[in-house]
Amino acid sequence: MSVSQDTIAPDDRRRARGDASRAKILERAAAIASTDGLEGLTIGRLAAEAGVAKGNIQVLFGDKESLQLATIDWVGQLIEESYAAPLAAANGPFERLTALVESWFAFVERRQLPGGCFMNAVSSEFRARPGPVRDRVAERRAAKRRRYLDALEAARAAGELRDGVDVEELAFELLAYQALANVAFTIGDDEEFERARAISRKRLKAARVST
Amino acid sequence: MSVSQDTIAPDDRRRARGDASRAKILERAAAIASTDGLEGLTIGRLAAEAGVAKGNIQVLFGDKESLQLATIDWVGQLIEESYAAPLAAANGPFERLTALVESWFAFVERRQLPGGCFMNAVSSEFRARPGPVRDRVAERRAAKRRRYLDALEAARAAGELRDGVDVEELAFELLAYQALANVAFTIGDDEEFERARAISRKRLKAARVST
DNA sequence: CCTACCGATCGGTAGG
DNA sequence: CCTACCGATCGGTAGG
Repeated sequence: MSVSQDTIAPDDRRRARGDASRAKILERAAAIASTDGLEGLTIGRLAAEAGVAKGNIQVLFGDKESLQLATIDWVGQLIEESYAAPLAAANGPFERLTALVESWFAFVERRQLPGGCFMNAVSSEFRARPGPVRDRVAERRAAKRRRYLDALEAARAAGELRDGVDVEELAFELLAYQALANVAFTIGDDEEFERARAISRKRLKAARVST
Repeated sequence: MSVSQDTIAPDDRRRARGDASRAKILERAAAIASTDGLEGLTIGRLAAEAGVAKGNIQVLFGDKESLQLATIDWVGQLIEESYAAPLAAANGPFERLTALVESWFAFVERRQLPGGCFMNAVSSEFRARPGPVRDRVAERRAAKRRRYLDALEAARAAGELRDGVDVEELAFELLAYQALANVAFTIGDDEEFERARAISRKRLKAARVST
C-alpha cells in the first residue's frame, strides 16, 4: 500500500510545528523550574510565558508529572551538549575529568539557566518526595557520579593518577563542592562559588601524577 | 495603682495557651517544610495537621511569609538546642568544631525532622527567589559559616591546628559535604551519607596537630 | 480594648 | 491548537 505525498506532507509539517512548539515550551519550563523548582513550574504560568494555551501544553506533554519528567530530560540534554566540545578537545581520561568539572562551573557561570544547575536544585527539591520524578532525578545523579568514577578509573588505568588517591572520595568531594557552589552562586555569593572552583582545581591537581 | 490577681491570671492563661498552640503549630510546620519546602507549607494543610483552624494560624503568625520566617527561626532554635550538650562537653576549640560537625550528622540521622537538614533544603529552595525569606536564610548560612571559621581560628590560637591548614578551605569543605549528605540521606543513599561523615572526620583529623 | 479561636467565604488559580 | 469550563484548594479576611 502506497502513501501519496499530499497525505504525508501535512503530517510532517504538523510534526515539525509540534516539535518547535515543544522545544519553545521546554526552554521556558527549564528556566522556570531552575529558579522556582519543578513544583513552581505551573502549567498556567508556563503557558502564559511561552505564549501558548494551557490546553496546548496538556496535549503536548500530558499531565503535570509528565511535563516535569520531560523538563528533566530536556535539561539533561542541554547539559550534555555543553560537555560535548570540551570533552572532544580533551586528551586522555584525566583531562576528560577536568573538562567535566570545568564545564560544570562554566555552565552555571554563564547563566544559561537563571537558577544555575537545575539537577542539583531538583535533587534537593524532590529528595523527600517519593515518586517517578524523584526516581528520574536519582538516576541522573547516579549517572553523573558513575561518569566521574569512570573518568577517574580510566585515569588510573592510564597511569595519570597519583598513588593513594581514593577515587570514591575524590568523586564525592567534587560533587559536594558543586552542591554548595550552586546554592552560593544563585544566592549571590560569588566568593564561595569561586572558592568551590579553586578547591576543585586544587584537588584535581593534587590527584594527578606530576609530569 | 495595684493590679489584683483575678485580673492578671486570665491574661496569663490566655498567653500560655497561645504559646503552647504556637509551639504545636511550629513543630508541624517544621516537619512539613523539611520535606515539602517552605512553599509546600500551606496554611490549610498546616491547620489540618496541627488540628487548629486556619484563622488561628493567621492570628498567631500573620501572613504566609511571616509564618515561613517564624518556621525558619523555630528550626534554628531546634538546631541550637541539639548543639548545646555536645558543645558543653567539648574541651577546647577543636573539640567544639568536632562537636558541631558530629552534631549535624547526628541531627539528620535521628530524623528529628523527616526531611533532614531544613536549612540546607531551604537554602536551595529560595536561592533564586529574592525577598525576606531568602535574606533570613542567607543570614543563617553566613552565621553557620562564621561559627565554623571562629572555631577553626580559635583552634589555631590554641595551637591545636596543624601548620598550613587553610581555615576558609576547611570550613567550605565541611559545609559542602553536609550539602551533599543532606540530599543523599533523604533520597535514601545511606552509603553517600556515611561517606560524607567519614570524609569529614578524616579532614578534621588531618587538620589537628598530632598529640 | 485586647487575645484567641470559630465557620464561612473572599478573589484567583491550580491541574485536568 | 483553542475556549470554556469543572472540583479543589490556594492565601487571606470577613463577622460572631
